[in-house]
Amino acid sequence: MGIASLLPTLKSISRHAHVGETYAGQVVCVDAYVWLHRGAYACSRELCEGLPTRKHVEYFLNRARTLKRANVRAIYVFDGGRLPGKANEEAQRRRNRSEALAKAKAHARQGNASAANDFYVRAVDITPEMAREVIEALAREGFESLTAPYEADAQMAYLVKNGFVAGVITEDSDLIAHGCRSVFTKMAGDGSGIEIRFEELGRNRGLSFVGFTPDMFLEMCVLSGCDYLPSLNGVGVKKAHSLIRRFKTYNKVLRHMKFEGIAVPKDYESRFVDALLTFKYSWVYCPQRREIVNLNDPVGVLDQSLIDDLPRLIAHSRVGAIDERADPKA
DNA sequence: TTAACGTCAAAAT
DNA sequence: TTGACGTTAA
Repeated sequence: MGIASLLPTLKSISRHAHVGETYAGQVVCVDAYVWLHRGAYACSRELCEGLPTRKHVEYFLNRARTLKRANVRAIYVFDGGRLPGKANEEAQRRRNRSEALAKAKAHARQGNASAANDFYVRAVDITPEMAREVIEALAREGFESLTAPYEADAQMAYLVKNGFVAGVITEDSDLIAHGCRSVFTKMAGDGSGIEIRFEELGRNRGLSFVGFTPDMFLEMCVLSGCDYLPSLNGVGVKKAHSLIRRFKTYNKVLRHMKFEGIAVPKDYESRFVDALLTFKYSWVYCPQRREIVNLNDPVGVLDQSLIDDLPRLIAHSRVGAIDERADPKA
């Protein structure tokens, strides 16, 4: 998901590259979520039926070995809580999966393996146990992994911002919204993919980001619609861009819209602030201090009363239980 | 011109 | 299920 159509917007500064050429001798972090899913496709039937398989683990290890061969040291970052979304969305997904599983089994009974497989792939669930299997397999080969207290996105953004890693390998455009120096997407099995550098933004053709600060860019992203807040009707990346270019801050954008009599839901502003806070102050693990910290330091930036509220504000924006692996005390 | 909408293909073997 | 792309509607 992430920010809708942000990647196509940045096509002119997207560079075809190879992880080796891009990161050789450096450390990067990898969004484990995608590889976990792709690996599961290779053996969705076995996973659904509870049959023994290690294909998904092997898939992940192969990717990890590709990075190693390219002389890239990687930290594999896993999501903490059970993945995003409201409880009812999660329940709906569970229902969809079990329906798909029923259909898969029906096709399998009739001997139609390929039809069955179409439904098995829709029925696979990525469980914490699968993540643990992969983490253990990685460790056995000397690969490092890290489970984020909440979301991997924020965790990876922290690692880049503080110089722990040089870049992020992911499919998620949110990392660009976070202002990551280097984001590597669409990595194939051979290590080829596309790199986007934040400092190239000023050279983008089409939408111009000349004069944009990282905050302006982030606010544009939230305005255009993100995982935490859908956009207003008729607002996409283009509209959000022209509004921020003209008014510089979301505050002034919203004031302008009110002035123009554009219909804005009553709670939009407060939800916008929550979304921004979630982007900027999510909880992450600091490998140096060995404790949970905010992605950005709120001290001196936010009012103390707001800082005191962060645990509540950020915890409710993504409801997800933190499993025991993510507990700093464990 | 831009966003919304619908269709299509890829994911891994 | 998601992202990419072409078409349509405002």
